[in-house]
Amino acid sequence: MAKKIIQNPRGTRDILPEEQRYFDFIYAVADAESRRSGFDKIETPIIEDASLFERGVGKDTDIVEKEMYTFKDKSGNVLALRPEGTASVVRSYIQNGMQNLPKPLKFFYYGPMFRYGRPQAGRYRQFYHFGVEIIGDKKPINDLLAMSLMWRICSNIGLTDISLQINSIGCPNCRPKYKKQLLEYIKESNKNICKDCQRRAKKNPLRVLDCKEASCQNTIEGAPVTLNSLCKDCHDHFRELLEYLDELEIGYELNPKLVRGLDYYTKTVFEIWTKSDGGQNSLGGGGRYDGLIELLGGKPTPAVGFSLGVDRIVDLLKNQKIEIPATSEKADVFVAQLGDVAKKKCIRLMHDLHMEGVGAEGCIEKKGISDQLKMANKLGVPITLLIGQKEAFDNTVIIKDMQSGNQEIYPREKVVREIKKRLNSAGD
RNA sequence: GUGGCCAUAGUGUAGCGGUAACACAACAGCUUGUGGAGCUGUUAUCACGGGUUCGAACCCCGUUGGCCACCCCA
Repeated sequence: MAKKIIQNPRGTRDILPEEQRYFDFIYAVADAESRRSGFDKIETPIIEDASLFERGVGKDTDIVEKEMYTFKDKSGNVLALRPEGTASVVRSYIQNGMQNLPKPLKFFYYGPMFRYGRPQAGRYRQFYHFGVEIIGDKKPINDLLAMSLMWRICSNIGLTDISLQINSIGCPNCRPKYKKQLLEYIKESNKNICKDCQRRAKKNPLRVLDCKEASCQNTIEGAPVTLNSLCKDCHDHFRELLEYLDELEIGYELNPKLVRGLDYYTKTVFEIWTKSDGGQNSLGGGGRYDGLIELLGGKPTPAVGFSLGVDRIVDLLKNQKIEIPATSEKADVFVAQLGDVAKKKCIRLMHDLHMEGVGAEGCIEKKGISDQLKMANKLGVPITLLIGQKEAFDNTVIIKDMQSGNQEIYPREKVVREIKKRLNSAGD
């Protein structure tokens, strides 16, 4: 016996069948909803050149500075486990010459992301994103498309008590002006701001706005707001977006304190929040990133996207005890046998059922018929087929209805068709 | 990276210095031609390492892991 049991790395976890149902369900809803809206699936590597994220997400962001899994491979390349998906999709867009495809391009993707941080509720080192990117069109209708898709996915999953938070943080034309205003304001009220915020003020002043400290909240109450210093372009863009949003009946909230932690966002930013307490309240977020593609070496191309934190949605579904549909693909029939000759006949019978698309299970190792029925019962199959020595000799099969307990003897060659008939009529 | 709480069969818990108990699950048997019930039995070097003690699941230190909050974000 091994003395030391190897366990999974901190912040990662095994998603066992019981929990997997939730992930599968969320992916299935999000996948279907996205395709229905004209999005295509794209998959990019989990590892990328580390500089992709340094340039794209921002070298000074916490994500890249402190939380990225960076390592050297055997030939000395500096690679990173992706901390998010957008930079990869943009890289792929540029690299594969998609600049020449008709715009806008609409992609979705899902899979694991990695950030090194202290794990806690709703926060893992390996976590799962479902993300969407719309590339190549600057018009606000695309912001709306992204938001409404995000909203639809969440509500189709069964989430209630959610709200869409939105803001505009301007563009390279108007943001510097705003930053200056904000810094001046902070300077005047410097005493009423927490330590962290004094540090933030230097690195990324916008982040002071979403500090949770009560003292800071008080100070921030009267702070200048990004919306008031938007340039004409940003202002018109945002107003048009709000007009569209009003057409939809989505409960959005204008949140002047909403700021995002990645450098590449411009203009529109948004998040989807749950109102239930406990754990993290942000289920996903996104925004427009008009400068990113150029920054990564492509032609200047506007884009907008979002991602959802799948783990957090799973947690929420569980906490709120929201029912999800049961997994549909499973065995409908159990095949039981008694005796060596019958065992071989059962192997063939199961194979024929499988070839005809019928889900079948059998436990030919078990000796007693009693044990096998016990197993069939646990599996919850509606029908059990039995072949004993007598049936093997007569070339017949017993069809047993598990609910009523009734059994009928059928000739072997008619069994598969009969089973298909029964399962189809039961399914309606 | 910082702080608080925690760690006992597969799961959920009891035991709070005198060498592990309960429920459910699982497995085996009663039962090689019939399941859902029942009964019987089996399943823990008390996370790991060290220390205090005649004696540690229990007290102390360390490690690892978990939860929660900060930070950060999804």
